[in-house]
Amino acid sequence: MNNLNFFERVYTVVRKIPYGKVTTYGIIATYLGAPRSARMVGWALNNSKNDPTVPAHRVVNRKGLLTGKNHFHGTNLMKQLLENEGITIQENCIQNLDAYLWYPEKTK
DNA sequence: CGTCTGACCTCAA
DNA sequence: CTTGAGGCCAGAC
Repeated sequence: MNNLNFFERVYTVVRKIPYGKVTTYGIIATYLGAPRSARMVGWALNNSKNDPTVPAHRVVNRKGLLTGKNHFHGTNLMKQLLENEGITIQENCIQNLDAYLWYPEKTK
């Protein structure tokens, strides 16, 4: 199960995010077994630029704030994508995040 | 080689 | 409840 690197594990989880759903770094980090290493998840997504298959726009921080928006394209594309999926966003903040929150499947 | 920063989170006072 | 500090890994200077 831990044959894959932390980065690959993050990619796998993020790729499994269904349409119209979002997740947070803490959830992913905790799921991977590193609740305090949420930072590394951000680094992984930073590397995810090499992997367009990873919907990083569906990954936000604990507050639902589009922290990575600045790193995406430098524009409101991230917000547009999320809104396109039916997610309500205001001032780069996901509204009703609890309703859109998605947790990874525990494939043991 | 040493230091700081970085898509953050969680615990403690 | 609010504010502060710690922690994790890796890359850049």
